[in-house]
Amino acid sequence: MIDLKALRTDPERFKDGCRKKNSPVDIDHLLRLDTQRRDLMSKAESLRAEQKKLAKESGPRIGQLSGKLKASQGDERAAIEAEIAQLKAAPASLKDQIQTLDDQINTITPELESLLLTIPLPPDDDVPVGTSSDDNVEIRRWAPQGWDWDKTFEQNRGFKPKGHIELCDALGLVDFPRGVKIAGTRSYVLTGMGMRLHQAVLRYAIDFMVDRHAFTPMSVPVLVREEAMVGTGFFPGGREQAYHVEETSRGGGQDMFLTGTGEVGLMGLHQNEILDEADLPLRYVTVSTCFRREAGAAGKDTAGLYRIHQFDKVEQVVICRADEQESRDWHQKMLGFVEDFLQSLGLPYRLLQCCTGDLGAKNADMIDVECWMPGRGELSPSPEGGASSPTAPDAPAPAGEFGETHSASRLYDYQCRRLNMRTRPGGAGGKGETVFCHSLNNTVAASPRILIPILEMFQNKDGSVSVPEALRPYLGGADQILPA
RNA sequence: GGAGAGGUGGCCGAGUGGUUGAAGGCGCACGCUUGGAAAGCGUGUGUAGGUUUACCCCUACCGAGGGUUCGAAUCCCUCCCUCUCCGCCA
Repeated sequence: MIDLKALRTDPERFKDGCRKKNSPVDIDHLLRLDTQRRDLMSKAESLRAEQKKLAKESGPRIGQLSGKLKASQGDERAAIEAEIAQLKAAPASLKDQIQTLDDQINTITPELESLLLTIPLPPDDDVPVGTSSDDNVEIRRWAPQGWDWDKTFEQNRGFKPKGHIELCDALGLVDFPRGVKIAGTRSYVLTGMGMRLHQAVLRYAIDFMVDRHAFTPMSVPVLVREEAMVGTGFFPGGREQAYHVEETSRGGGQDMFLTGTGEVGLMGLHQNEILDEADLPLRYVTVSTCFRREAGAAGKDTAGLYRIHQFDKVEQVVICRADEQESRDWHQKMLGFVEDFLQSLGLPYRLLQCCTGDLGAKNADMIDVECWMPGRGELSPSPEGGASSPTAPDAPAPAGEFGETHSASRLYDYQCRRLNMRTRPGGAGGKGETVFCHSLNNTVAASPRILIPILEMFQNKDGSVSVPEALRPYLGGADQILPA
């Protein structure tokens, strides 16, 4: 959520942000509502002040008169009753006026608040302006020794790559048909070494963050209240993307939602808390199952492990002081952790600076990491083959393509404001105004998607797959995956 | 699923109709004290909105929403949440 005061002071900044993010939110309407509301409120407030004053003045007098009333009769009694009635009448008339104003305020407020939740955080000035992921800009790329970006996989390695689906099939790592039988489209069953590899990557990722970078490991809920979804900024915008567990319709108190990322649980931890500045930055890492409806992605990446409804993800989150430079520093650090991680696995990748149109409402800046996936992309004829024939050696091979595996977001106070997560200068009991913290998040490893580049990059000519060295300790020392 | 208890400030905890925005304590800040520290003493210390150069002032907020009343933390209604016991259960 953005700061309404800041919006009032500098609406152009936010309008510009909306333009850059292609967000159609009507800021002028919001400002009109805000002006109206404040106007009504100040009227209601001064009436209320008047009412309070009258009540204080006439209250004791009413009490006095009521006492007298009992002991009186005749004309005296009538006079007292009249005075009481008069004393009561003045505040009572104010009450009606206040009620009318309150009704108007109560009509405007919910509209204003829900509108406010949809205003995007303006992107930082150094984020390139663009309309879609096509306008994202590559920052840098890395590949292990022996990998030449100018050559195809086949030229680099001397044989045509198989796609991960074929590898999974041949090595008995994933059972797609049975996954679909159980849970429908975009479902899968990890089997045998497939499951072990999946667990190995996740565990390695957690250990990497905890042991090398002093992150605190957490296990957090993945079934959460709506409040947590709104607070972390996934709702209302991403409502269609989340699975909704209807509990109210069967007698429960609240509906629940399955989270699409561990970020929700991690960021929800300190909702409505005032954190001690000395404890910052908080560094949390979790592994959690993530659920995504993939609404709107029908027909896209339908096969394989790339786009699926359920997966597991190791996520890192940092909550730091409200300082832009500190946020920026952490953003770079969190990217650095991921680069080290991928390099330790030997996976070629590139960093993409996302353009304004690709940031989403929450982010001031977002940098994606994409791993090279040799099995993705258009089929292209073998370079040597010339006119290709359907026979195996000349059959077209996939050209390879980058696939998104990580996304590092810098949100400043957008999320913490929604979550009401603050610090107070001088500690929890100290003095001074509270300020909203800053938050950042980044993937460490999302599996099974990360298995795609691992399997495809580490495949051998004989159809086996080598295990990256970093993962071997988690697989009982195994260095190869052979056909089952 | 059955029964009960409870939701008050950064935290604990009083408070059942009228200067109660809220006693008391803890914490924190400042001052005194001290060679220094602790203890002790004193003073201050909620959040949000509005107004203001600033000081001040006004309003709202005691889980949420509604109601009664001249006046509600306090009475009434609805809802939400948390806890305890029993039952069931990985």
